[in-house]
Amino acid sequence: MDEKKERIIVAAKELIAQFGFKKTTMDEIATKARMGKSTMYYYFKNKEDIFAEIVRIDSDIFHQKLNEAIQVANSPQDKIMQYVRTRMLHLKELSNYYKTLTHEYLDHYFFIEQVREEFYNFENSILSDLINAGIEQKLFAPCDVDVVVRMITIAIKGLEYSSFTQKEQDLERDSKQMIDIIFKGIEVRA
Amino acid sequence: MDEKKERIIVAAKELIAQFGFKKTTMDEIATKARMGKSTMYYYFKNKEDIFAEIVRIDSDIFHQKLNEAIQVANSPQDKIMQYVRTRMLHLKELSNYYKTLTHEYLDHYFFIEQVREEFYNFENSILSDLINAGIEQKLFAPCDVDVVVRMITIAIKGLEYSSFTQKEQDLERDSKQMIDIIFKGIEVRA
DNA sequence: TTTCGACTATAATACGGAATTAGTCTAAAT
DNA sequence: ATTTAGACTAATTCCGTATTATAGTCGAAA
Repeated sequence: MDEKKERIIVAAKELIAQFGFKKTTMDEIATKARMGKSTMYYYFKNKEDIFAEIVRIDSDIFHQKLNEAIQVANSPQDKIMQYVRTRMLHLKELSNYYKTLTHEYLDHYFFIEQVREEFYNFENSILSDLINAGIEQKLFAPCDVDVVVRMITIAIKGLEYSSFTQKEQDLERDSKQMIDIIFKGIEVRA
Repeated sequence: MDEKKERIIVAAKELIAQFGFKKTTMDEIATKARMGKSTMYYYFKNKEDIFAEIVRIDSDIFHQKLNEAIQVANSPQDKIMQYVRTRMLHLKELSNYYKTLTHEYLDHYFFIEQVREEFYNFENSILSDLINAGIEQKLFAPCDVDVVVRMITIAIKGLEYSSFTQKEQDLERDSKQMIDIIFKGIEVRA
C-alpha cells in the first residue's frame, strides 16, 4: 500500500520540520500517521530510512525546479543567471524548512553527506554544460571550463553564506550582481 | 611590569592554541607563566580579557601583513590580488592555529564578534580605496564601488569556505583564478 | 605596588536509578 | 500471503544529586 507509506512520510515530515530528527519519536510519527508503530517497520527499515526518503523527495523537487529554471531561460548567460537565482531562493526556503535540523547536521548523518555529494555532481554537470554551450556560441571566451565552474560554485558558496543573515530580496539582487561581474568583469574593455 | 603581562600572554597563548579557551584553566596559565594565579588578576580583569588581548595582538599582526602586501604591489589589480592572496594564506594559518577554538566560537564570545566587525570595516575600506583608485586610473570600468566590494568579499567568503578542505597551494591558485575572473569576466570581448 | 595562598561561590562533571525509545517478535486480523 | 498491533527488550537518554574543579576575591605580607 503506497498510501500508508505516504501517510508516514507526511506525518514524519511535519514532525521533523517542527521538532527535528532526534526529538521526533517513532511513536509520535505512528500516532500522527494513525497506525501502530511496528506497522511503519513494514514500510521502512528504520527511522533514518524515513528521513532519508523525505530528504530524497525534497532533493528531487529541488533538482526539478533547477532544471525547469534553465529550460525557461534562453541564452547560456540567462540560464546560468536563472540557475543561480533559483538555487539560492529554493535553498534558502529549504534551509528555512530544515532549520531545526541545522544543529543535528553536526552529528554525521551519512545520507546528508550523500545528498550533498550527489548535488555537487549535478551542479557541476549543469554548469559545465552551460559554460561549454556559451563558449561554442562564442558568447564566452575560450577558457578552462573546470576552473570557471569551480569559481562559480565558490562564489555561490559565498552567496550562500551571506544568505544566512539576509532577506530573500537582497539575496536575489546579490546573486544577479555576482553573476554579472563574473560575466563582464570589472576592468575597462578595450 | 610589562614583562609579567608578556609572560601571561605567552603562556596563555600556547595553552589556548593547544587545548582551547575552555579547557585551559587559569591555574595552568599561572603555573606555565611561573606566578600565582591571583597575580594575573592584577594584570588582567579576567580570563576573557587575556584571550581578548591575544586575539587583539594577532589581529594587529594580520592587519599589518595585509597593509604590507598592498604596499608592495603596484597596480590596483596587483594590490587587490596580493590582498586576497595574503588574506587567505594568513587566515588559514591563523585558523589552523586556533583550530581548537572552532567549536567554542559557537558560544558567543563577544570580542570575536567585535574583532570580526572591525575586520569587516578594515577590509571594506581597503577594497573600496583600491577599486576607486582603479576607476580613477581608467583601469576599472565606472561602477557601483560598494557593489563590487561586496561581491569581492562574498567571493572571499566562498574561498574561505573551500579553504577548510584545501591545502595552501590550491587555495592560492583558487584566489588568483577568482580575482582574475572578477577582473576580466568570462564573456568574449568586443 | 606587587605577589601570593587561602577562601568562596559557582559551574562543570560524574553517577546511578528511572524513564524513553528504536527496533523486534509473536500472534491475530484481513 | 499480507498487514497490523500490542507487548517486549536492549540500549540510550534523562534527571536529580553529590562531588569536584575552577574563576575570581580578599587580606596579608614582601
